[in-house]
Amino acid sequence: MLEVLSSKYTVLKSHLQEINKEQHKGMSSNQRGSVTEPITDANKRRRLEFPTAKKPLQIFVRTLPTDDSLIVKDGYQWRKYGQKVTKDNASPRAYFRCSMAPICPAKKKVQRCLHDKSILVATYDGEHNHGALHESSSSTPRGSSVAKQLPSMANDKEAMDILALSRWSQTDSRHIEEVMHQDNYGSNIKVEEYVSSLIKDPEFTMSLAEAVARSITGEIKQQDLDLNLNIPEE
DNA sequence: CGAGTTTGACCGGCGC
DNA sequence: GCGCCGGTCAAACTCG
Repeated sequence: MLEVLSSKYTVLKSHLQEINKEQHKGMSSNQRGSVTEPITDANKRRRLEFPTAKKPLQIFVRTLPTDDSLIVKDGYQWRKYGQKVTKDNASPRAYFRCSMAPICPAKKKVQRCLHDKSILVATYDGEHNHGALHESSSSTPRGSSVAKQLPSMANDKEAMDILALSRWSQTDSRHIEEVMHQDNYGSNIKVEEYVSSLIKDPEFTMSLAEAVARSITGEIKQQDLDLNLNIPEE
């Protein structure tokens, strides 16, 4: 797995360098990832007891086609408190609260992607007010205790694939849906554009590296990432 | 019996 | 004011 990861990283890195060279030659359009949302929007929420200053974090997770659960393994333990079918998406949206701390304000919504039902879109609201992530916990099904969970995502037979991990805005999530919905002809160009924009985002790079590292060892800390990962800035 | 899920009811913001 | 809609509540239920 390490070898595969390493080789893919090398390919991606070289591809990134090529793209950066081309882009440095001339254009500064499409500043993706710089979309600013009014903070007041989040603070308006009636029952929001703890203000959330940052825009929501969105994670896209690929699941097995046969897997119809709305479980996103992200290292935290979540308790489901509601489910709704929304107007814009026939798939039900599940609402989760963090259950690792008694008054943790963190919440998340999980819903299947409109265009690809094998992809789960998890939207996070609020920040955890407790430090340690639990390596193996998740939005666990009923009756499953933490001790029953597998020691790391790498061993998880549900074989979920983190597609991307970044602080995407609503605009970005719509964009990726548009990209996914393209037919094969010409879609590669759009995908490359989008990948290049993601790679240029340092938050995305760090988040992705962290997620991959955690999936392998479950033990790598942020400081280790800062020290060991040499992320190209050009 | 406790912890977690399900699901219909309820609440409040928002647009018309 | 009214209706729609997303988010939340809470009683009933399930499971270990």
